[in-house]
Amino acid sequence: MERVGLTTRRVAEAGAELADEVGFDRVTVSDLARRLGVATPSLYSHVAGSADLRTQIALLALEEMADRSAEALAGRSGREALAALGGSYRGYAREHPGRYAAARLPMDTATAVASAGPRHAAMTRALLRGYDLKEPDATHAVRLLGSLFHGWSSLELAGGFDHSAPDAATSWERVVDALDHLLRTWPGEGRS
Amino acid sequence: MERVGLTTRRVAEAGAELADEVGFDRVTVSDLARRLGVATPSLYSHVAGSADLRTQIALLALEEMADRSAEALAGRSGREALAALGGSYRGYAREHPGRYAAARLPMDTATAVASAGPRHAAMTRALLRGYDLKEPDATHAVRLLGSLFHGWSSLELAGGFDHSAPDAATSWERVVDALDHLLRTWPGEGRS
DNA sequence: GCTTTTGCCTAATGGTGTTAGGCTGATCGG
DNA sequence: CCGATCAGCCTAACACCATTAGGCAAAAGC
Repeated sequence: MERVGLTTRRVAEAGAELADEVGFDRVTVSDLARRLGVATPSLYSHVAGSADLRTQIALLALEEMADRSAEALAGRSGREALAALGGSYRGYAREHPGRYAAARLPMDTATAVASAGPRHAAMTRALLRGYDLKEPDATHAVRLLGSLFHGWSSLELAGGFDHSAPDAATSWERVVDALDHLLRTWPGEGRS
Repeated sequence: MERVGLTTRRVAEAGAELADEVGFDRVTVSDLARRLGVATPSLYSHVAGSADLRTQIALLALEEMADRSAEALAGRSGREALAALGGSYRGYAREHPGRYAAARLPMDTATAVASAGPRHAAMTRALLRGYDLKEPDATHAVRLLGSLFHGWSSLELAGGFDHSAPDAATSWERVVDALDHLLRTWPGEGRS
């Protein structure tokens, strides 16, 4: 038979496209094989199965997001960096909903540390160097920003902001203002 | 045959338990039927299918979470209310991971407005009455809190905070402090 | 008591995930 | 250049899940 020249990477990329089109949770080995013009079992030479396929898509998405964030952050600091990092997540989620969902897939620790995940944490930490936070407050802030960026993209993607004014973009700008303000006036141990 | 006396509600409850045990995305009509001691097609008298089953579980979870939040909020305001509301999400996610995941299921607009979803938004808005926010800042703050609570629970559930100090509970307290501080000093239009 | 409804059943179909094993085009040592 | 090995693809086969159609008998209403 005609060899199509598949590889794990190519399969993951096709899977990512499929995820964006039909939703990550509807990605199916059969459907993917169909799109690649190949019989279903043929994919098993490249991915270990359905679970592995999803993981591969997730790893791809994490890489892409990290690259995108790094580019957005270049040369910026303070509020600009905050807007850039958050915006890169928002944009990625909007443009690639399936991949974005994939990036949230829980994976085992070994895979997670070898993924682009740590790069994301590192970038958030780097961003915080523009503010005056000592440990452990910096860690708290990393977690706060991570949660907020993820939660926001997730809710916006689900259409949670669609049916009330003001629009999501306007709110987003003001939220970035609020975060910038918060990081510059981070409260100490005693209630201020 | 012995009638088991199923109803849509009971099926949803059993589905919720199953979700907590095996994960929401692994809930299957067959498995649920097996647990209920009934043939698979029998469930189709009570739920319209796999998708509907998931929606029913989601609706149940949203109700439970709203009830829990309402109870936690009773008689509290300010930082206490903030900790109570966020804590109720955190606690629910920890105790009922499958149900929590279900609650994030996207649903069509009609179903969403008839769900307990609006109650959640109303409670967050009520909480903000303890702070001095005018529209549209109150809406921005509702969205910020919603995103943060959801994002935090989601990341904590996925184990995102497990492999670094300090522990999640400590960070959480400080994040509540930060949010309380932010809401009390919410920045105006001009950069402060 | 008889009818109607309804809760459950079995049978059957089609789709998905996965394993086993075979064929053939590509690749590489001589 | 040629044979051996390997890799990429295939078909066959099985188990499991979702869903529809149609039947039977317990429960509920007149």
